[in-house]
Amino acid sequence: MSTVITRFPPSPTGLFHIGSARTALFNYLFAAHQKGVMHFRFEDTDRERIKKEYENDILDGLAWLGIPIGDSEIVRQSERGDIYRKHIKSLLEKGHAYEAEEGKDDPSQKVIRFKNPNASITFKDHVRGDVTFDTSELKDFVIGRSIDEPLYHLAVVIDDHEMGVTHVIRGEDHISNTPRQILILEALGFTRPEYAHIPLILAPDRTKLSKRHGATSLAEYRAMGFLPSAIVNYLALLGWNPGNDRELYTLEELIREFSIEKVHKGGAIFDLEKLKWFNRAHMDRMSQSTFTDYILPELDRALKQRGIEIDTSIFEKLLPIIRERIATINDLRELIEAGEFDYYFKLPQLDPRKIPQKATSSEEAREHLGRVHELLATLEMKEYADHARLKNVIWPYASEKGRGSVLWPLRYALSGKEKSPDPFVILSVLGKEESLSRIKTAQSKLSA
RNA sequence: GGCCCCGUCGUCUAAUGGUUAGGACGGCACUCUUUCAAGGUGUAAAUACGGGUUCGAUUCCCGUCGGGGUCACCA
Repeated sequence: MSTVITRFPPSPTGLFHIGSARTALFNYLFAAHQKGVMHFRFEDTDRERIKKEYENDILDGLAWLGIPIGDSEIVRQSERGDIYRKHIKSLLEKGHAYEAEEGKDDPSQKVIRFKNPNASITFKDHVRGDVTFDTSELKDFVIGRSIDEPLYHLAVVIDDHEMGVTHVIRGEDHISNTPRQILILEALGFTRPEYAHIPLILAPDRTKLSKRHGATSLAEYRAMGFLPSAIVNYLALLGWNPGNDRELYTLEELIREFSIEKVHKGGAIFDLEKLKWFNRAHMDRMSQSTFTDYILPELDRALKQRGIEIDTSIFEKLLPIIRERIATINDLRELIEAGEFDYYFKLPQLDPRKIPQKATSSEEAREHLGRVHELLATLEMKEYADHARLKNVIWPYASEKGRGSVLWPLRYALSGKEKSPDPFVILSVLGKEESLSRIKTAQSKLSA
């Protein structure tokens, strides 16, 4: 059994599209599952539209996702003119192609047309079964702007052959390209690869995902703070399913499980909410240090913007709080920008009217704060590290007096917020001195 | 419009002749709880329609309808 060779041949005419990323992923999963390889090349025969920055964006995106493309020099169609010329000549000589009318853009050149045998082509598709086309509708299609300038279909066929590609896995939008490529390949005497056309990723309106639907490029999702592992996981499950209820996979696990026969036929709508859920799930599985690396740059940047310098001791205490409140880095940024973290670093603004819990009086609140202060003062500084310990000290009193009436003023005194994590966590982050001071401040506001 | 492909909850999907049609996201409710978040429990929600075949169809066949892709000297 020969080794499986798939390929991912993007055209650098735009940013790395999320759908393109999934095609790359499927090609990689399919090949890796069978210990084969996925080859890479740039299809850059359209000189008008290609850009170096797009090449870099695609390469960066692939590396970021963890999809390897090998170490060898990158193949570019633009650098393979000799190879194509040789084959075009042979096609011409054998009568499979001919020079036709003058080029639209370059009247000094004659375009090359393929002599269509008008055959009925049936090919086996791993996703769809047998697909049949009557190629006579294709007429004698153009395969080169000139002898020196091959067009897409010709170049693809030649490159796939030279790279030894055994399986062509690509988007469903290529399904109607397949018969004409088969025609060319048969004229050239090449063996036919196997095909698999995977369903498209759709926008909520069920049409092809495009700019007007929001983010389409991988780079945008990366900028939103999604994890590569979450994107890989989500993309793999869009249009493919292992046949059971499991949803969380690493790339390695996907390689083990992947099977092209289980790829679906219908297009799948891209759901940002579910992607967020995957991101959170992958985030939850991160080690403390990985998570730190994940959030630190953004945390630091967003906090600095508010004039806050973060120190490591506070940062470590904040980690669990952050972890349970965000699904992506975007969430973290929004939280910080909304001022939800300010009170860990600077004194909150207190509105005296908000200190007592609704339906309790200022006097009660002041009394509770006083008692809580006494209780907390009995603890050693280092005991503040353990918020369970803090809870144990206050809980009996709070339970006796009514938890809300005791805990709300405490939490508000510490945070100045109507919504926040629980007071024990905040106490723990702030430490003994700062906590007691804030409680005193709140108390004094009430006695006025 | 021609050609090609597709059609299970709102969304991603499981179940290929026999299930109370399962799971996940989202929604809702409850719970935990001082608030928020997270968590736990529960709940609503689907086989596009019409014909066949069959003792029995989500599943097989035909038609209808619906959706998508593609029809370049782009890829």
